[in-house]
Amino acid sequence: MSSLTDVAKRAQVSIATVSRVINHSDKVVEKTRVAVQKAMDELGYQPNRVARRLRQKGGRRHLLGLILPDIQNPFFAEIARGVEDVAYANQFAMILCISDENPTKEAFYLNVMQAESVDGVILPPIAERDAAVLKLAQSGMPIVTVDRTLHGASIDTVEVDNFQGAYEAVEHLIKLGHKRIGLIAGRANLSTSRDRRRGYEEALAAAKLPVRPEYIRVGDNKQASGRGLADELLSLSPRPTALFVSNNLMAVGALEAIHMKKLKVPQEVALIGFDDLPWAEALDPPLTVVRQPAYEVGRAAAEMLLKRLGDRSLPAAWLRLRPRLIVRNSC
Amino acid sequence: MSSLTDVAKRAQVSIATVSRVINHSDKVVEKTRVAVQKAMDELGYQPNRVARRLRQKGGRRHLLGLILPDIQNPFFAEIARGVEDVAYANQFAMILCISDENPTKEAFYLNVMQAESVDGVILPPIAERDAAVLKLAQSGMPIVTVDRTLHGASIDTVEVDNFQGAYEAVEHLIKLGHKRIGLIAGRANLSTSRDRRRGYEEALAAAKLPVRPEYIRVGDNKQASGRGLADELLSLSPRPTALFVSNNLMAVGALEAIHMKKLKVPQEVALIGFDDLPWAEALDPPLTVVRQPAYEVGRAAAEMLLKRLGDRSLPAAWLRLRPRLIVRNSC
DNA sequence: AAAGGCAATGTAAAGGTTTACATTTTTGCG
DNA sequence: CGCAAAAATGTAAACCTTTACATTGCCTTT
Repeated sequence: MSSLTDVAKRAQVSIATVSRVINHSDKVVEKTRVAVQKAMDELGYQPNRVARRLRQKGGRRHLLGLILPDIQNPFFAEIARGVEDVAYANQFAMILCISDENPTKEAFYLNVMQAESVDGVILPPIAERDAAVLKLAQSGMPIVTVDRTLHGASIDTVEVDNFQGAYEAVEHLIKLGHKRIGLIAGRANLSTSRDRRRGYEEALAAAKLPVRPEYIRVGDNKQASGRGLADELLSLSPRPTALFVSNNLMAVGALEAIHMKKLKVPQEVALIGFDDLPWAEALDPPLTVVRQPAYEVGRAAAEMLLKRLGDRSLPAAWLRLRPRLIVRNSC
Repeated sequence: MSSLTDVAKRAQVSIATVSRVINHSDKVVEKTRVAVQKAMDELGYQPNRVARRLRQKGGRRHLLGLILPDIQNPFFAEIARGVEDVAYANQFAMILCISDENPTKEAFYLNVMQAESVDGVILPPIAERDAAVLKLAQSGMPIVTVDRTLHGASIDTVEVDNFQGAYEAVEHLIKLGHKRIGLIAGRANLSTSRDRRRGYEEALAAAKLPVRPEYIRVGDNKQASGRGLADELLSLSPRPTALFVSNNLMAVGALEAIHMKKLKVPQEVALIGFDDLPWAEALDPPLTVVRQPAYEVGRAAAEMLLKRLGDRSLPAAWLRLRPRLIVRNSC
């Protein structure tokens, strides 16, 4: 790897001039610019991003961090895709870490972000009160929370109207005549879980239907827990005639449980999941879902972060995107 | 952010001593070690990974790069998971980039890897002859190719026995009595596509069945192309009675096409896909697949990389894992 | 008690940039 | 042509580590 010094020698200029050429500073006359460019090309020079980042003040280090709870969840993968597209378009590289919904791991990676001097971090916080994230934010690191919101600080946020999505889904079930609607809710300390649950409850209330605690189970957003909890709910009598499942993986799990019990969907039990899946059409039956615009969430978050890097003094932005009910054949 | 200097001042020692404490060098007496540790705790000191990486020679920078063609493909997501687990266990951070099967993007990210001074890179090369990857390898960067193999250099590799997997799948179809078996193959310049195709052809040949070019279509590994090509194949007459699809997303696409044509699976057309899916059970019908041990691939690759960082002079390692046919209801 | 040896600690350079400030070159104008 | 101002370029410090080498201080040995 050749360095600034090598280029400078070859072009017979000082390293400052080379640096200026690289950074498209205007203060360099055409002739030298060309000479330096030539030297760089001949040497195949690539600026060392590490050295650059060490020196450079925040905002222009061209590196952002993304911490996701689970890369195998298509919802988060889609967010990653959105972030990446914006990052790439702006010549940013992205450090992606997987927190596994594990506070220790999240804390470790937040430290890495700081120690790596990333320009900013995008993440869905692992809990509504997430001290580690708050601490990092306090230290001045630009942070954008996505999907889930954070309590206790005003931070740039992109979220989806979870209440609305859940409300519409349950309302749809009610319109179809369902009166006993089960809920498989997500992890309790997440804003999304709370909002979706509220949507469920209020939709029932609006239709003057009772909210029965025995029809509500709380899962951990994993497929296995969806399977187990759906199995429990469907073993009750009277059995719920419909299930609203608060996340995509648990919805797939619920579907598996339904198949194992050999129940007919939607005749014997209807099902609506939260989050779309690229293969929702190919499921048995094609799954009705509340589709979150995950790609847009990622895009918007990345754009929000870039905007903040441009001007730290901006007030905290808050974007709430609308989900959409996609009716297929599971209800 | 406090620095070495701050800690040194507070502990009344030199920065060298602090550095030695951090790096667990033995040359520091217990009393000072404790004092330094105290100062670090009080200041909440975190070593600056950037500065450290700038100074440190290769192999101990605790950063590795992973470049994946498509993070939304569950197969690659699972690989990422395997890599991440090993990385985390060894206190490595991981830069994940998405090449989108796009050579320009891949080249860009390979440059980033070099410019970021990562210790090594794990990736499935975008093509069998991938000049950009070869160049980086030549420059001395430790590289482990996964899934797909690379032509023209001896590089650490973890792959799956694609030939074997495809052979078994097609053999299985033949045993079930199928004589007209269609193939939806993957992108032509990938080793995986070639090997799987060869498995298909040889399994047919072994059963003395003809390899008919009109039953073979080449896709781009995306869902849409699987759908389109399956549609084409199923419009032929005589129509193939079984399809072997060379990747997971295309298999889902094929399933969609089959549903659209209202064909019964497996009675009217049987289907086997390559790569398992976490929700394969919930598909209509549950999909028979050749399961690749993707998580293991990731793990093994990361371990291989770490081993190489420990000793650069090791001969190139080559690991070939076995896939497994998982029979469900689609054939 | 002096000298030698060894362990602990300190000093300073190096790694590749960016950038404030200093210096040189060019330009414009009388 | 000469001078001032502006533009271009250069010098050196700073960013935060690690580490080779130098120094200090203590213990052992004779």
